[in-house]
Amino acid sequence: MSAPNSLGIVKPVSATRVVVAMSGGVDSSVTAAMLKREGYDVVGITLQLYDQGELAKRKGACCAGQDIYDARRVAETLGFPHYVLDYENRFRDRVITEFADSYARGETPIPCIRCNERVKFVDLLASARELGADALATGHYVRRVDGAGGPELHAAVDPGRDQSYFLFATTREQLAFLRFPLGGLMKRDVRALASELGLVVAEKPDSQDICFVPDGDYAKLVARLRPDAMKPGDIVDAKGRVLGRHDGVIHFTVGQRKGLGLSGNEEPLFVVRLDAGEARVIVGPRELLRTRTIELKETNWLAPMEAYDCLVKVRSTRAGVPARVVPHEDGGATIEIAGGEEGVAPGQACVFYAEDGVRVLGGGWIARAEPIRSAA
RNA sequence: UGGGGCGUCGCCAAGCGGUAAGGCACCGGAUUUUGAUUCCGGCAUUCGGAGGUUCGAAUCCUCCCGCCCCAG
Repeated sequence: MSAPNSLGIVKPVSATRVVVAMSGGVDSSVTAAMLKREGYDVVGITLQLYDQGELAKRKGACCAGQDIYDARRVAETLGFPHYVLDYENRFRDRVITEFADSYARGETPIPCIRCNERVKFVDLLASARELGADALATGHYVRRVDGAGGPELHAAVDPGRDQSYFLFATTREQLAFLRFPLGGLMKRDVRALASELGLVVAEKPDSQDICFVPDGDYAKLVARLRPDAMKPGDIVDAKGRVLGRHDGVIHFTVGQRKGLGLSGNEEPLFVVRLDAGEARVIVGPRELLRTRTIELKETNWLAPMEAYDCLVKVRSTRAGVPARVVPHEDGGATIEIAGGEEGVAPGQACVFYAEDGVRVLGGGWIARAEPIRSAA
């Protein structure tokens, strides 16, 4: 009968219900405002993910007391219903606990991806469906493109804001229901739009740190949950020589330079590897950081699961590098980076992009990395 | 207590009569919806101490202090 609306749904705009995940920040507020202005049946939902209590003072963090309040004000101003769902328990069980465990294992976790993977795009998405929504929209800077083989995930138009790295674990089924209205906009335009629409959060600073870590001191949180992970130990070089001491591997990540306190060297030293069992931090010059082979686990595919010559990113803010990706039966994958890559840390994500650097083919969690030169 | 060497920023280290390089570390800022990286900026009015020579010394001289090495 009629053509799809702007969200690709064959329904009149006014009859299309869209749940918007509202963090209380600028991006998700503008997302909601844009859809509301277009005439969609918008319902805002904000997740309460952790105890606001003493954390509420935190500036620029998502979903604390102030943020929930901000989201509510935006919804009131724009005139659509807004609900706050208590997800504290599942957020703790599925995100915070693993965050601490991961650090205790000597890894460097990315809780934001786990939150998307296990909370927002699972429970929140289900809640949206229960509310009779036709789609769940978020303020992420990524693009969802309808391709021949189904919905595809593409990097945002604003290269400085692209968040596709953080959404690699999104399944195609989830993607079919998700919408990202900001993916085609520049951040500055979103800010301008926020002012234009008179949103109270127009000038709110962007969030940067881990939302549930009140003061950026994540080690303190890990220490409380996993006190055994705070074991002091030696800082050693590739040959096992003791160069210094540290107060817990959780303070370090592969590729880290600052905070080692090792002086008197011609070249700076970087963390090359973490040995949580022995409480050792292995350091070396930059060349020891170079990695060629990476083993992934828990891969997610947004394109046919097969071998690719593509680009991979091992850090959210690093450019993709040419690599060969070979999937395994068990859900893992092996990445061969011809030119090598630095600072590949277990616990971080490795995301594959098509050769154009735009389409996300899939990704996985870094389990192991083989240095080009042996580190110990 | 014979001989030799050395003491310059927290660490390493240039300098060798003309008015304190650099690296590492550290600190501050920018960047970053993880943690890092990266980038920018800061970091010895002073050269173990006290005298002296000189227009002028970290650089020369004297003495003292402290290390190190060789020989005893």
